[in-house]
Amino acid sequence: MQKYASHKTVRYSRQRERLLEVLRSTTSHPTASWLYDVLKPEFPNLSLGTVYRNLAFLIEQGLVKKIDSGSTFDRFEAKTSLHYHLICHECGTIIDFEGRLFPEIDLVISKEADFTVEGHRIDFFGTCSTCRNQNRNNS
Amino acid sequence: MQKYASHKTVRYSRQRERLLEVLRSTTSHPTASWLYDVLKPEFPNLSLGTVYRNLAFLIEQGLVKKIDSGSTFDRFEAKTSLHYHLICHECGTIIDFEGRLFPEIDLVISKEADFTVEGHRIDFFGTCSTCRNQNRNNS
DNA sequence: CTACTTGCAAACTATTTGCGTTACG
DNA sequence: CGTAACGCAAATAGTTTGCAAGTAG
Repeated sequence: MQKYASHKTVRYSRQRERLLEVLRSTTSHPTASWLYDVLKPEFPNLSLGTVYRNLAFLIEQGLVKKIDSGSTFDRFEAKTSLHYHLICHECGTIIDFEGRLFPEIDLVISKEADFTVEGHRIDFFGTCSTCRNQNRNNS
Repeated sequence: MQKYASHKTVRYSRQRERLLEVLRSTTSHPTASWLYDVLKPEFPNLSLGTVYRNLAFLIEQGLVKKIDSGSTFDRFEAKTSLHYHLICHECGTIIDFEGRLFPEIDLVISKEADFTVEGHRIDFFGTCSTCRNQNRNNS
């Protein structure tokens, strides 16, 4: 959507730096409010607005990705390497799956459809092992 | 999430029937408000609440799927056959791509990860041909 | 000093829900 | 008739935004 790069100079802020650090140090695909809760003790005046603004900024920089988990709220991740998501529809957990199933998938689509593919996402829906075992015990 | 089937008797309604018909007769992956606008002339008292309630109902019946297009609003489709989505990040259009690239993909994941896969979605992001041509003409 | 970033609170918007009414079976 | 589904309007909730104050460079 954004066609022309803005000429704003990027300025350092401790909030933004820590946000990215926290996001990079977890595999839990956090929500905005989880990040807020985690950083709040460190920045007593932190506001959710700042969290959202920095997430938007980091997404624009390509350092963070927004994940749609099917819920009403967004999740975020700082992992840049290619991977897929296993989304448990019982507990909402998202598990990363490393591995490139079909390396040339973007090229195949670009060629077959009249569409310039720049990226893709593959999400699997189902039941994680924890929930599966719980179901077994409850029946 | 819903563990036990409810014993409610499903009752016919013209609004619901027409909603599904409209959804089936288009390839445009409509939003709730688009469906509302289309049906409003036919049902002058139609409310968005009814549209949303029926969409939720039809989703539960497995007749309709909710699509996350990366926007702030949801899109819906009544197509049940397996297909992928090509999502243009310039105009927001969603194009269906028929074709099963990797038939056993669910099984592969189920086996490699400790996760019971029940389905998946594959979305490609990029630029549709219309936007690509427009960009060419504007530069 | 300049202007980017923050904190706060109000605004926004897609979606959901409570409740009284309509109408299917 | 009983109750599912509707219409209306208010509520919800995640996210965005305007503005004054703080702060990096």
